[in-house]
Amino acid sequence: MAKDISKAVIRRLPRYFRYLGELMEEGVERISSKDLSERMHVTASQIRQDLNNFGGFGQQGYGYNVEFLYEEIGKILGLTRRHPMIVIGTGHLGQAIANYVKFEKLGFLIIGLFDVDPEVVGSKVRGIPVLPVTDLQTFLETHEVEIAALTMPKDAAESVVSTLTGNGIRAIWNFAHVDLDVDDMVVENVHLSDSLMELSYRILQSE
Amino acid sequence: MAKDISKAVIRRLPRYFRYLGELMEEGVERISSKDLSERMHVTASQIRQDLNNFGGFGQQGYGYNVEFLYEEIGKILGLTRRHPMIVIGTGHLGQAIANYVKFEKLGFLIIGLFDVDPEVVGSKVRGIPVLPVTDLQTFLETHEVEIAALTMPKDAAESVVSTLTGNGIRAIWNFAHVDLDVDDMVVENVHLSDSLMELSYRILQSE
DNA sequence: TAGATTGTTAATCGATTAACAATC
DNA sequence: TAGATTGTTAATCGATTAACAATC
Repeated sequence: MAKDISKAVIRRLPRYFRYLGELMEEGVERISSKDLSERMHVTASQIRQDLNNFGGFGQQGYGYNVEFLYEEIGKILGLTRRHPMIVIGTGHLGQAIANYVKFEKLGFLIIGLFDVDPEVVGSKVRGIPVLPVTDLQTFLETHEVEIAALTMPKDAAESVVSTLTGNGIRAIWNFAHVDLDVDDMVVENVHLSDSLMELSYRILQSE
Repeated sequence: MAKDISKAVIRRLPRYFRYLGELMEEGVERISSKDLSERMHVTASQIRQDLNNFGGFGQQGYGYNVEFLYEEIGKILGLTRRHPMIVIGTGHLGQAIANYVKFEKLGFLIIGLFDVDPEVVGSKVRGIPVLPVTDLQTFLETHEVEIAALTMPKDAAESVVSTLTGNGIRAIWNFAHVDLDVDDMVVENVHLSDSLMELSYRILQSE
């Protein structure tokens, strides 16, 4: 499969998904690309262009059925299946992720938590016991894990990556302050400080 | 001021800053756009093009002085000055931000923490007492705050925005699951779930 | 049917890459 | 000086917007 859809389009899909979800909550049944474009502050043309990468979801003269489009985008994003996930590093950020109910609704299920600190090992977050990272290898051999979220300092992150490779993990959601790049693995680097620096730049510009 | 630098360029600046910081730690004194491009997995051309938006920081036949370039990019990003910041919502994510020492090094100083929950009000995070959101207005009148980080549910976020406007706040770093859009304010929306959905899409593609 | 709105092609705009003269 | 590498212009590539025929 996989015609090459541009990265820009993919980055917009979750946003469409979110707005459609809101429309559903509001009980809106159908929407035209024009009305949606006004809500989202993008052009109607872009919306139609984006969606048509994946198929003709609309109907001339009618627009798009909100629920149908929501479901379709969900499918495209892979939200119809389970995504077993572990979190390595149970500091505040790790716990924030583990506690995020919204992720669970989207199919991302936390099935394991790991930490190096013997102080926190043994405690529980949302009923899930925190295991020592030394148990990681065994855990991966006995559980199917798709995504590993890394929420620890960069040096620790780099060393844990080798344990993750070759153990069935498909993707790394990396919050450590390095750009991880691992063969045969999908890596999404989230750099909160980058986002803060961009904010800072924009403040300077706005003066 | 402000010639229009494209958003794509700005998004790359923090990354350059990070790599230059690493080079400094490694004791590297100078680097050519070619060598840097290999480290960063971008083209040398792009690096030179990006930097020349802001000035000629390099030298023909020599390359770029790492420390000089690091400082210059820091200046461009506004990291040479203090950015007093408050965090509204002291759940795990709020605490993660409040505890992030790296932000402090970049000039982002947490000077206030707020929460609605009477249970946590009065407790301290890194020595900073958590105040009730009802004190927010008064706090803003008596303290100079540049950035407000919002780490609470979206409904609460939308209602707190009105308190923020007109009280000197320059920017909102928004983690709530809405795209906030406030007049005369710089807003950076960080949607962790969007990032996770993109990851999910890419897993599907990689099959 | 007439009106609305899509899907899609064509035109424009912007960003990335290539190339090379300038120069340290 | 010769070699290296920048700054910058020109060429290419990709993404966004405009336009409109197709069609519900």
